Amino acid sequence: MTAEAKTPQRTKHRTRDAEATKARILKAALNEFSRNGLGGARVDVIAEKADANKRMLYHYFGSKEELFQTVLENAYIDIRDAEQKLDLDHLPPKEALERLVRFTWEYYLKHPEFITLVNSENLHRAKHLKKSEIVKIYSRRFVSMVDTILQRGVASGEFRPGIDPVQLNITIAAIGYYYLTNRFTGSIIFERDLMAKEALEERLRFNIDTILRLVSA
Amino acid sequence: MTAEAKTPQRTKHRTRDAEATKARILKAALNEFSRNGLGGARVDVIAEKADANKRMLYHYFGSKEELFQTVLENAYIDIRDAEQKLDLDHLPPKEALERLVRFTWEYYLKHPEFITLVNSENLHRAKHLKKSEIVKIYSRRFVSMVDTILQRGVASGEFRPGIDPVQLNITIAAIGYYYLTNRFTGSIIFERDLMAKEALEERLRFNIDTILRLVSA
Amino acid sequence: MTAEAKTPQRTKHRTRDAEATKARILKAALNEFSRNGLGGARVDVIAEKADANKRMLYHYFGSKEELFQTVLENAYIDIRDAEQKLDLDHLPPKEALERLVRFTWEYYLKHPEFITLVNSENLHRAKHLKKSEIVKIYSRRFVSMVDTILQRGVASGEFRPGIDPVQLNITIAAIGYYYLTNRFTGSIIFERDLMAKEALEERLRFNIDTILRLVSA
Amino acid sequence: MTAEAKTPQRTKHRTRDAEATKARILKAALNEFSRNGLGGARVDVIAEKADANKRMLYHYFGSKEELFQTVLENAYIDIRDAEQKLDLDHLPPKEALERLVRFTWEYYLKHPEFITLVNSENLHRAKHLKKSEIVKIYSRRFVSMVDTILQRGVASGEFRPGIDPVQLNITIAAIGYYYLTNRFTGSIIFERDLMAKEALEERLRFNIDTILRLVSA
DNA sequence: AATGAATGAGTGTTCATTCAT
DNA sequence: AATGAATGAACACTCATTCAT
Repeated sequence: MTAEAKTPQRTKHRTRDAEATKARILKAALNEFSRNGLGGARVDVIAEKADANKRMLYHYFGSKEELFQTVLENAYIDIRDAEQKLDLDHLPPKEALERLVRFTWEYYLKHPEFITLVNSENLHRAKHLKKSEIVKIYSRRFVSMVDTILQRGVASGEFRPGIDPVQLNITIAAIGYYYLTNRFTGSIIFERDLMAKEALEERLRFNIDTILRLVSA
Repeated sequence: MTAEAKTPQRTKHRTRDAEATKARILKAALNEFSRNGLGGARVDVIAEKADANKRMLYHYFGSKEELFQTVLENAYIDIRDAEQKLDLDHLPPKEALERLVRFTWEYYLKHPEFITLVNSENLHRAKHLKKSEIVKIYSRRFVSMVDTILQRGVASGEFRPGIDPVQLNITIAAIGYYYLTNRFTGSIIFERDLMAKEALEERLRFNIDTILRLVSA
Repeated sequence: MTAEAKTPQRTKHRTRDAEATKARILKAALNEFSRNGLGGARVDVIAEKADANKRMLYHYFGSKEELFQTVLENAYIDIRDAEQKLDLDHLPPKEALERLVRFTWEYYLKHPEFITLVNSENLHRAKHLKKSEIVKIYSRRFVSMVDTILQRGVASGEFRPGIDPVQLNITIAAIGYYYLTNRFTGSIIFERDLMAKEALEERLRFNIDTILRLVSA
Repeated sequence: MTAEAKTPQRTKHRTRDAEATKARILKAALNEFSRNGLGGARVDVIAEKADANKRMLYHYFGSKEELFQTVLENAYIDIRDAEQKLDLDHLPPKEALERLVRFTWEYYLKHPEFITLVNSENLHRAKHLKKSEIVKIYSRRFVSMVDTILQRGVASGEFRPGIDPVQLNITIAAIGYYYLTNRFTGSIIFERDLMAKEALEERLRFNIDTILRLVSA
């Protein structure tokens, strides 16, 4: 971050603005993509929200799709980073698992953009994620993290053996993700406000219970 | 303007074509909407796939959105109808529940359109489903079906009491739906082909196990 | 009107229905054309308003434009017929002229369709009227009617000589027609409700005065 | 976003093209709208005539209707501006009035678009003019101009008192406007070429005569 | 005589992207 | 680095008219 030592003052200013512009564009794009999906998002709207010129968007990101890919990558990196910070290895297995379920639920709740982004990407058969090497690396770390918890639980006798960490991972995500991504149709089908404060708390309890029953010896 | 005037069995000739055209349009629309979502679907493509004139589409369905609503409604009616036909009330509770989990999974597998349709509808905050009275009626029947199974299970001592049938319903759907809707990103993240025959069978076993552990006394 | 003497009973029925259908179509077309002009009128709307099948419209009138021509012809015949019925030849010249001004004004007021139809026809450079022989015949009678009044007025010493009956005709029409056809923009420009009862009465008085001052010796 | 930012005389380069494009679109739109009315006008044709991209039309004017409104507003401003430039206050009342009648006639002759535009707007019940504040301001100035002439004429004893300037205004417009807007049907009805040079001159003389007789003491 | 299903050419409008400065 | 004008292909939707019965 000692840019001034390397570059003349004029350049420094330009660089700082450039980074800020990129950041504003990314933020606006995340918002627009998550609201309307890749297809429904409008480049003009992103540029306007970012208070940037449309041309800049193309200058920095190449195209709408490449911008989407960057936004998607960042979203995956964000959640994986947050998961790593949970520091589950220092907790007893049961607590670690409960904490992960809770974290997953709360992350989805705080970041509904993540869910819409992933849905959009699956509508497009993951063509953008396929190109992202970094996401794969982060993902491996995540799976091994859950695997470690499982192994510790089996060793302590709390968890039953033979549980596939991938299946468990998927199920932990599923029971939160599905509830939230389908909150609109769900609220109609089940004739209750799935997003009411108490409903959310009840769901979290139900999910923790589901996972613990699933793994317990 | 009555329904019988539109589909009388006698006056085959005049109406047969109309009904056939409507059916072709609906089929093509289901295909196109599920492939590309509401926003990404193209009216021209639907008409072409249906081997019908675009004008007919508007004649019968009013607009792209109304067509989507009809398609969506039909999709919900189809799954609810199929569920009713399972005749779970004559099975022992455990078997009934297992059968429901299996059915849900297999229905999603056979009807990936249903999943994409629901995702699309949630992206639009369920604005179309809100207008559909019939779907609400069908949904109530479905929830009470699961509730009956739970009650029978509690009575027989196999299931523990106090399980919310809505939460259970959501979880049964979630663990299948999430796996399949995110099969593209999932296959990358977890570096395995989630759609391989064996993977699918394994997931079904895992899901049945999850649900039975969740409800068992 | 002794159709039954000429045609067998079965035919009579058909004829009566046919005439009724034609009449309903013409009425509906007059309404729709005068509301929206030739270009803005919708064939579907005409058929619906007439409670007739669209095909009938084409069967009887050939095309939208030919239908418009018929409607227009009828409109001209109607006003010319009404003018002839005024029987102005038996009134003193001044009274005859006043009565004509009054009649013209009131006819336009009662038949706003006539005005819109004529405007529409002029937008199309009178291409439909050109084809109508009958309108020309009726028009001649009308001009000579006004000419007779003028001549009688000159003979009696009330009117000054040398007034062109065509110019007078045009002016009589103009001062009523313009006021009414431009009633919407006029009400804005002059910031008063030109269609209020009193405004209409005032305008009629003003117009009669204008014409009498114009011709008086 | 300020007006001076859009048309600065210095920064010619960037804005000149934009302003020129806007001007070309407006000119083409005036032409197309006056030829075919609002409904009959084609956006494609306007863009083509303007040698501009259709997208620009929407960029600058929002929609076909908003473009129409701008064209209409400009037309009203143009005629009101021209009227103000007549400088009638420095002429004797009679001459001022004659000059106004002559001007009105000649303006309509030179600007047949104005007439068609106004007709189109009245077909749409003045919905666009209603929104235009500027036109109302200009109109007030116009009415008071005629009022001043009348008052001066009454004061000099040339004109009779009690003439409503609005009625006079309407009549001055009417006797020219009607003749010209209905020149196509009129030429058929009266079986004479209303647009022949001599016919036009005769009509102007007739109109001046009509107005002077109307106001003279 | 009457019907309603069907059509192709168009209608206003919007889009992601590029050009000139 | 940044801008705003410009584009062409596509978009949902509509029209007057004809076909099959």
